[in-house]
Amino acid sequence: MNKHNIHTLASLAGVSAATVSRVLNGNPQVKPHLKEKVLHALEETGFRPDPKAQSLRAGKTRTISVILPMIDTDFYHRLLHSMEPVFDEAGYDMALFPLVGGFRVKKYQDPTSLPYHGDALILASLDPDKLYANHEVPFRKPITLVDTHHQHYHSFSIHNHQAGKLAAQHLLLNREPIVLIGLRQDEAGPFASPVFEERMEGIQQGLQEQGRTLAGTLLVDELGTEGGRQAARLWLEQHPGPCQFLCLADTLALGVKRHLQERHLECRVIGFDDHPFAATESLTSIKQPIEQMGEMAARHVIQQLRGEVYTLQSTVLTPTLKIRQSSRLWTHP
Amino acid sequence: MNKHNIHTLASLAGVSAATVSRVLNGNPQVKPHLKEKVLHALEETGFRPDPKAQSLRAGKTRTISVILPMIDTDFYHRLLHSMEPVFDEAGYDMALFPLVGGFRVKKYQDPTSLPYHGDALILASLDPDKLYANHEVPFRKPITLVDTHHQHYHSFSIHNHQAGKLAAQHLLLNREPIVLIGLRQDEAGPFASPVFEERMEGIQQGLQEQGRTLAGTLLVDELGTEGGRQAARLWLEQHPGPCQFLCLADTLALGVKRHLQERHLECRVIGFDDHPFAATESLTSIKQPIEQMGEMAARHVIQQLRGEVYTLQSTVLTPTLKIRQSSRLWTHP
DNA sequence: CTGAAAGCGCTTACAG
DNA sequence: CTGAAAGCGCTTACAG
Repeated sequence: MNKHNIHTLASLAGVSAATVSRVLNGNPQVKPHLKEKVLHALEETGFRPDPKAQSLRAGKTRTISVILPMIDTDFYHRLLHSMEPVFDEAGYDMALFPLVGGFRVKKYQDPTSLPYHGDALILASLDPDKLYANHEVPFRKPITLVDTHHQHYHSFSIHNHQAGKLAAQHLLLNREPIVLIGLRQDEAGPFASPVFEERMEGIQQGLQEQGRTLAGTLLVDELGTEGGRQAARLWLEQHPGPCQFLCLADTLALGVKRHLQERHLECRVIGFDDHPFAATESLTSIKQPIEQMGEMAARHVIQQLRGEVYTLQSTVLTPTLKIRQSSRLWTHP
Repeated sequence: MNKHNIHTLASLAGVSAATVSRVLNGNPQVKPHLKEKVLHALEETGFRPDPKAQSLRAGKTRTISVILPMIDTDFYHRLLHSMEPVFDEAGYDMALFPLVGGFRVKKYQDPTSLPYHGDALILASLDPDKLYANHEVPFRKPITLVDTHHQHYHSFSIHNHQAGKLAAQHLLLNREPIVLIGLRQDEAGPFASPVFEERMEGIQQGLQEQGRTLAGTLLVDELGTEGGRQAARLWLEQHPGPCQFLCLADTLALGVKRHLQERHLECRVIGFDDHPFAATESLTSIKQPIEQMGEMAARHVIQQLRGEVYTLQSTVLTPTLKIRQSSRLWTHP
């Protein structure tokens, strides 16, 4: 590429750097003949001003960075889609930094890296303490957590403990044994989200209050349909007879349902997230106010940017239970 | 937040800005007692250096920006996942700028905006001529197109024309009328990807070469299963009897298949993309070398950053046909 | 080992 | 209307 800056270009055009800058920024009071010269030099060289210098000067980038674990799940689509219009309306852009495969973790320790060029930072589902070795986000602009919480940061999250409890309480209405299908997680890893752990705690508490316990727990490595299917098969091979599968994600629940359908078995199933397919597949699920959470968080960030936030704010939203056919005993089509 | 810079902090600590900078960057030859003072002031004020200034000075950000239409489809997941390891290995981060809903288009005209802070830019599926009013990307660093092409830019794309032709030729083996299900697109809009148009052209050419024509064309507004289902219903209500549905996306094809299953009808269906569900649903589909495309593009960007690219390069990859049950006439389970 | 100064590439008062 | 200069917030030779 070219190695010009605004000064070399200015001398090339026979004007001052200030004039080049004015032309670049569409300042209307540049005399036509000078403007002409600048435009010509611009054309000639293909010169482009350095955006880093421009926004250093301006003191802002009109962009909000979002660091999130991944982008290929329904949860994050819904979250991002709910934040986007708020940012847009306020004149901000959104930059996404997914931690695909955990590669990035070390890079985001570097305060120079692009996420921190934004005017504000959103950390979704990530625990700052685990993400940052030194226990501090290397960023001096507004920081907001979504789908996690931490005492030092603004946060918007879902009451996962209550979600778990709701699910347990629902199944406790029936006498069949309750089998949990959960996710195997690396607790120490930077990804480790407290979500599943908190749901578990809620489930345990719900059970305890009724003097019940889990008949069994199966952990899968991935939140896919296949995992649910396998887990259900494994369990039922060793423990035939009706039971209730409490799945920590709808994808798992769907896998379980598929297995039951194939084998013409009758068991109850319940999932978490109220994924779009939960409705069409008649899966009982814990519905999370994802859009509401995203929108509130986004509004809060904008308020922070406007200097309208004066106290540390931590908002917890309440999940609800969507009862559908899968937690009744179904009959086959 | 604090309104400090490195100089105010320096005087607060009783040292020079240079020393503060050295401490900030872990320079080992700062005497302990000075380092102490600086660390103390840092602690006191919570000061963080401005990353924009730091990378202005450094001249780089070690980040590659990707502007893409959306992030919630299998196509982009596969594309991004194939680029990521290449960037990571070369020490670069990836920043995602999805054009969710087209909001951003105007913002990306602004050369100051965050995408252009990256060291290189990837434009996925977008036509620079439509995206940028002035027909020029406001960026002086390396630019690479993926899943589109343009004579002025490096590009890695799939031979969509050939993909269309392959699909048509496959169906031409049978005598049943061919019905196309495509996407209604705003041709002028910034999103308008040439992909569908090119597939159409290939299909038309394939048909022409055999002296055949389409029995009908149905356009849907969204690439979802529901659209395919509706389209199939609409067509079959008015034209009962076997036909062949040529769907411009697998999601559409899946919808068609669902409708056929529900009604116990027998028609052939073929889709595009070889979506993961195509295999499990036995859908014949045009398979695109997405991962290969992503990986090649990523490698090329890295080469450009290393100054190892000397000529404009345009790579076109060839799709293949995956024949499965859906383009034979199936029998019901 | 440390500081004053120059400079990264811009923009914007300030004179003229 | 235009230019020289100061400054955005850093870092890094260069002296000392």
